[in-house]
Order: sequence, then structure tokens, then C-alpha cells
Amino acid sequence: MDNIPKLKDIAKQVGVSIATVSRALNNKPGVGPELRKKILRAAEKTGYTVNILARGMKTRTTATIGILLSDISNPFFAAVVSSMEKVLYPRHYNLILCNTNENPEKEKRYVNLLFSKHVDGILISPVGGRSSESLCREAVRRQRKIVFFDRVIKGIEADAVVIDNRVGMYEAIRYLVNQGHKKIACVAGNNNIYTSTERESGYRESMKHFLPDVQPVVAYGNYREKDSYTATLNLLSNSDRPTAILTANNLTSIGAIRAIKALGMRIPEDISFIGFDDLAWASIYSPPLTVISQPVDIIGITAASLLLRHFEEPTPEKPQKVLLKPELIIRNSVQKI
Amino acid sequence: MDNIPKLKDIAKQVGVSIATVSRALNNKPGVGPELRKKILRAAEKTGYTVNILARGMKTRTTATIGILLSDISNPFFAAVVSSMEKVLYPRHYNLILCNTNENPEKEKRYVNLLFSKHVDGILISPVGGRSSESLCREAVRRQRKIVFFDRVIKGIEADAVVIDNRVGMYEAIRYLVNQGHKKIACVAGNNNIYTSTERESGYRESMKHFLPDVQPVVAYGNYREKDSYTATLNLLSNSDRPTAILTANNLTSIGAIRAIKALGMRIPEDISFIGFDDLAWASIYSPPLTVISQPVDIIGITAASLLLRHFEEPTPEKPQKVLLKPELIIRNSVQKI
DNA sequence: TTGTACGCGTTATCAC
DNA sequence: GTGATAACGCGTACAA
Repeated sequence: MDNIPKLKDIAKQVGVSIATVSRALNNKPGVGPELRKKILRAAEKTGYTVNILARGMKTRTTATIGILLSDISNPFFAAVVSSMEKVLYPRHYNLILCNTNENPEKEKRYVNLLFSKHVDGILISPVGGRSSESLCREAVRRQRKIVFFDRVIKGIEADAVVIDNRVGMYEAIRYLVNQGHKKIACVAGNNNIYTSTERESGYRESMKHFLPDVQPVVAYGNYREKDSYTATLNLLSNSDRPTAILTANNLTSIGAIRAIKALGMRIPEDISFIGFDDLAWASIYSPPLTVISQPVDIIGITAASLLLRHFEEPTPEKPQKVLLKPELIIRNSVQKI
Repeated sequence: MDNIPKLKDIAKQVGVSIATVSRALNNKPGVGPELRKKILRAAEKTGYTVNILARGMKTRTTATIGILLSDISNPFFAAVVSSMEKVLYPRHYNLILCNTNENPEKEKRYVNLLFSKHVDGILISPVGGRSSESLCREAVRRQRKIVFFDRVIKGIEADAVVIDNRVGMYEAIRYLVNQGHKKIACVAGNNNIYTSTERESGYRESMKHFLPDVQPVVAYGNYREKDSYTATLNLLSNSDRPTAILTANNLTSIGAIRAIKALGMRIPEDISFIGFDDLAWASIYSPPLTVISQPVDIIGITAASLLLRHFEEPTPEKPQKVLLKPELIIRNSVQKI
């Protein structure tokens, strides 16, 4: 009925014990070279593949790792995941994808599910807040391999790969100020989201640094296009409009630009614009958008590599915190005034 | 050492056999209501979670499904996956993500890996070609649950969810012709990719239908931005330039637009443009892009639902082929001439 | 070098 | 209603 070939089948076929077959297939010593070849050939012919579940029962490994992020439909995350896959695939690790949708409850259930599936480790861009914190702390306490990327929870002893969000905002503000701007507004996400908090802080600090007399203006778009649209609309209906807008991520940028266009304003003639995240469309936009660019590939590759290191080097080193630098890419969406 | 609570632990704690605990936890009949509650509470307290590997050994299910696609960094796929997750999560199924990168070898290894991990089924947008075909045919033969989405392999008896690519191109050409265009070029992917072949055919057929005297012009960009850029550049350096360009997917659009801009041409004044796929940026582009839009959400939801149906309804119905309709969304990137 | 036998944590099939 | 116990397929200590 279930004609998936098993160790037993190929053992019977070759006329040896399953132990020998297992050893041969796993390149373990203790099998005659002659016999090994014969076994390998038989395995090939029958189309044998290990049952990773059964193997996992013994070895306590599954070669599977879980990844938790807000939503894969956010191109930033999609790009990061893609670069993670690049390093995981050659090492034969698989990725179980989990959208948390900024929902702590969902995040919790996914983490539990992942561990009950005995993933070897998890890559996580946590939702944030109390729930995330205790969840991750508990995971670390139980010796789970876990690496944060994009977002971290402070005070947890685990590997992390993030960018210096404040520096990103600093560069943007400095550039804007150099171009003569003072009334610079920021469309952020909200304070539950680590990167939004950091970017907003970066914005506020830099404003204070360069323009101590100017009152910072922040609108909250929840990292959602629709909310960012509304938030930006409000921002721009204000009596004294900002001359420049800074966004906190790519979805925010879309919403903000949509609002700008809805009001019949042009970039950069009527308002200057700097977006966070450099996606392909930003560079072909009219005008090409000046953006704060994250090293997307490096984030993914580094995070995945850090996790792999846990599996391959048994020595439990202390957690590594990798801080990557964003880069201001100057194009044509900022007007000199 | 490995202090993950097991059935045995909570059995010992409550003073009952593991069989009873198992029954209680799985809501199976045959446990006194009193005792059941006691067991549930104990499980809760110790933080017990089933070992899905061990369960899978017995039940032959893993509540895990594999998804194979070209590259998750393509926003179209990311969106589809996100909508799949929406229907899978409530049913407690997980997704193992596999990028095939249009590489038949990689696809094959991933499929084998997935089956050796005993996924309950797979969702696949196949690479195409001989390798994909025999791979999928073999999978179906072995009673594997498999549903195609976005791309299918003809002649294989399995569920499939695709759009009517030809109709999409037809609508676009009709509109272009109505706007007075004759010299309409198409930037396709290549002939290994199902959707590209279909879209190119749709383009050619529609051209023949509406403009029997005009020679179709097709360039191949391999669904990659860079190649599409080069292909479009060639197209436009031709002595008699097309007056309109039609692309075959979103990455192609980016490359094509980049080429148009590189030549200093404007949309739609110098050249009209219709793209395939309607991503957020297309509608805020200047000018807003006329596009052939796919029902991304429906594709994902339908494909995932079809797969779930296999698990939940034991009756093996005949394969369902779902054909969705794309929609021409008219914005401002086509000039009337 | 090779084989035997046990255990990984569950679920299912028997008994009681 | 409850408890032993046999699978599930594999890896491995131990014996030969």
C-alpha cells in the first residue's frame, strides 16, 4: 500500500541488515567499499529517501527552521527571506514561513507550533511588546536557537541583525537641512513596532540636533499603505505644511505618495520626499526617489549564517549583535529651497 | 536534560496511563469528563505540546505543506503566498517555502526533500520543461496531493489555478488598438516559463486578430529586470520604434521602464505602456500605469483551499481546473494617437 | 566489517 | 472508561 521504500526494503534487496544500509547511506565508517557501492546503487534504483521524521526522532534535528515576520507581502521581508534561502538551501535547511501580521497572539501560536514541529531554530522579526518579549525570553531560556533580524527585543541574549535606524534618519535629515529644509515631517508606523520607534527617535533626535527651534511633526501610518495615506493627508492639510516628508518604510512611502498625488502636489516641486527602503520601483519613479536604503541581502545572509553557526559549531559562544549601516541614496525627489 | 514535557511526564503526574492522556488531549472519546479536565489542566501547567514528528510517524500527516515558486522576492509570488497563509493558518497548516529560481535541478531536489519531510501536499508554480513534467507526473502517480498555481503542466491530472493569460493580452491589445496603436511590441520572459509562453501567444494571436498586417515584435527579458532592460533597449533602438510596449510581468515592467527612461523617453508622450501585474507602485507611478491585473488574492486562496479539500474530503474527486480572469485596469500610461 | 536490538514520542488496537 | 503494548522508520550502542 504505502510503497515508499524504507531502509528495510533496500536491506532485504541487497541482503544485509538495515544498520549497514543506514551506515552506508549516511557515509558513516564501518562499511566495506564494495558493499557500500552496492547499497548506494540499490537505494538509487528504488528511489529511496530517508524519512526525515523518523530520523528526527533519533537525532533531534529536522533541518527545518522557522521564520517569523510581519507579512511576506511586504517586499522588504520578501527580499530578506529570499536572501536567507540562498544560504540555507545549499546546507539543506528548509524554511517554514510564518506571517505574524503584527499580532502577538498569532506570533505566540506560531512559535509554539514551530517548536512542536521541532525546528532546529528560528529567525524572527518580532511583533514586539510584552507578549513577544516573554515569548522570546522563554524560548532562549529553553536553549532554543533563535536569531533576531530587522527587529530585536532589548535585553534578550540572542543573536541579532539589525540596521542602525537612527543613523539612517540622521543622514536623511542632514541632507534635507543642507537643501534648505526646516519643516520636515515624518510618517512613522506606530510605537509597537521596533523599527518604527527607532526611526521616529532617529528623526526626533536629528531634528533636535540640526533644527533645535523646529517642532518635529510625526504622523502614524502603522506601516500600512492605507493608514499612511490618511496620516499623510492630515499632515498636508495642516495650515503650515511641511516642505519635506520622510517615511519609515516602503508601504508607508506608497501611502504617503498616494496622498501627495491626491492633493495634486508634485514631488519635488511642491514637496520633497525621502522614503525608507529602496525597492526597484523607487529608482524608476518620476522623479527617481531619494531613499534610505537597507542592505537587504546582507541582513538575510547574516541572520541565516548566524543561525547555521549554532548548528555547526557546538561551542556556545556569546550572542552576536550585528549592526548594519543604512545608506542614503540621493536621487531627485528633494528640492533645494 | 531535554526537559520538554512528554505524554509520559504528564501521565505520571496525573497518575494515569499515557494512552489516556493521549485520548484526553486529542478530544477522543473514552475518557471520563472529570479525568479529562484534570489531564488538560496538567498539560496546560507543564506547558506540554505534542511532538508532531512522533505523531506524524503514526498518522502519516505533518500538517505541513510545501510551496514551490520561482522566487519569493517577486512581489507577485509574495502576495500569493501571503493570501495562501491566510487560509492555511486557521487550519493549522504550515508552509515550507522553496525558491526554485527557474532551476529544474533545484526544483527536483526541493520536491524530494519535501516528500522526505512528509509534507501533506504541495503547492507548485513549476519551472516547466521536461524535468518539471516528469517530476510532477511522478508525484501525482505516487498519490501525492499537489496543486498547481500560476503555472501548470499540461496533461497532468491535478488541481490547478491559473489565469486566462491570453484574455489578458487580448484586452490590452484591443485597448491599444482602440487608442490608435499599431506598432505594439511585447517584452516577454522566455519560452520555458508557462505564463510567458501563454502571454506571448496571447499577444501574437491578438495582434493577428486586430492587426493582421502588422508584424508582431517580441523581446525576451527572462522575467528578470536586467534582461528586460537590455531587451527593451534593443527594441527601442530599432529604426521604426513601437509606439506601445506591453510587458509580461512586473519585473519585466521595471526593466522596460528603466530602459525607456534611460533613452530619455516619456510615458505616455513618447511611448505608451501597459504592464502585467498590478502592484501598489503601479497606481502611484507618474503617470499611473495601465496594467493587466491578476486576482492575486483569489489565486492564493483558491489554490490553498483546493489543497485543503484533499485532506478534509477523503473522496477523491476529479481534479479541478480553475481559470481566473485578469482585468485590464485603465490608467494613464497609454496615449491616444 | 556486519548484525541485533533498543529507543525516540505518539497513536491505535487490543484487552480488561 | 482505562491500561498495556505494538507499531511508525530510523540511528546507534553493543555484540559478534
